[in-house]
Amino acid sequence: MTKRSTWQREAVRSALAARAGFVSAQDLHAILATSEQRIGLATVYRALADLAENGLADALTSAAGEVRYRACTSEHHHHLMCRTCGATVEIGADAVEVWARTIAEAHGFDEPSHTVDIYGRCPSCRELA
Amino acid sequence: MTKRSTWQREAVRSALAARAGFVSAQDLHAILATSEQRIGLATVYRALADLAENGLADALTSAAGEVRYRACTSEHHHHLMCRTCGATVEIGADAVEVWARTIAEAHGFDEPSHTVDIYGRCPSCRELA
DNA sequence: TCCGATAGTGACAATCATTCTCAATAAGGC
DNA sequence: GCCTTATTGAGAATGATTGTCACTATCGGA
Repeated sequence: MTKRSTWQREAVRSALAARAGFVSAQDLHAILATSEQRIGLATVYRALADLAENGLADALTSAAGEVRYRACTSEHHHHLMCRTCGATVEIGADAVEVWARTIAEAHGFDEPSHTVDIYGRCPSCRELA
Repeated sequence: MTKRSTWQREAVRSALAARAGFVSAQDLHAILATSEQRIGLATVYRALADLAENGLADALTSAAGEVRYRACTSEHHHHLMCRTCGATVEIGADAVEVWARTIAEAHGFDEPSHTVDIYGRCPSCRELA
């Protein structure tokens, strides 16, 4: 019943934390395979789903249709992400939180939640262009 | 080279416009099949991708991993959507547009774009609960 | 420290939305 | 009406993700 801790989960957690941007499960599996960690693909998926469920990772679906993850704080926040390299900055947005709640209420909607993400080209990628 | 107009594309366009919320390609295909329109699944996908490309439809990925579409105006806008039934309201958000641009610039990011969506439970679904 | 119940793992099969293939069809200019 | 070629459709192919199930390893208790 209790959750057990294994080196596999720890490996996924730290490999994820070592990256600045979003990574797919497949990517992480490949990365871990390279670094002599023999770990099953299914296990990587399970570990990531677990982290996301516990608020330790953010998940988003890329344009290519794959889900990508990123280590994050468990507080509510949003992202400013580079379209080119995937580098991500966490941003707070109190004003937007209030705005979203207001809009929802104005239309009679209950239990509002929201997604707010900003995309752009980061300073490094601008130089390379 | 020129784009030809076929009844299939028109059927997809109007079937999409007839719905208030987001629909998946599979759903639309099923709907069209019911209404005596014999149309290929691949064609539905192609027509939807086409509409989305021309700004006549919005696309978003559901939690289940399927892409869903909705007819929309080609102006920039955001969505307030019911988590339960999928009913959607288009909303403008000038204040947020400015905010997003400001945040991006503050971090040295270029060419900012953004996604802003609000989810909740619409009045009708609240009654049924 | 040893043990047993059982959560966790991994290899591979299964699923499912979406895309590709390619021969057959039909739109539109002439 | 004719010809070129964009478009269609049926089914195969793809590819990410999830399910299956026998095997393994964690951890609380003896």
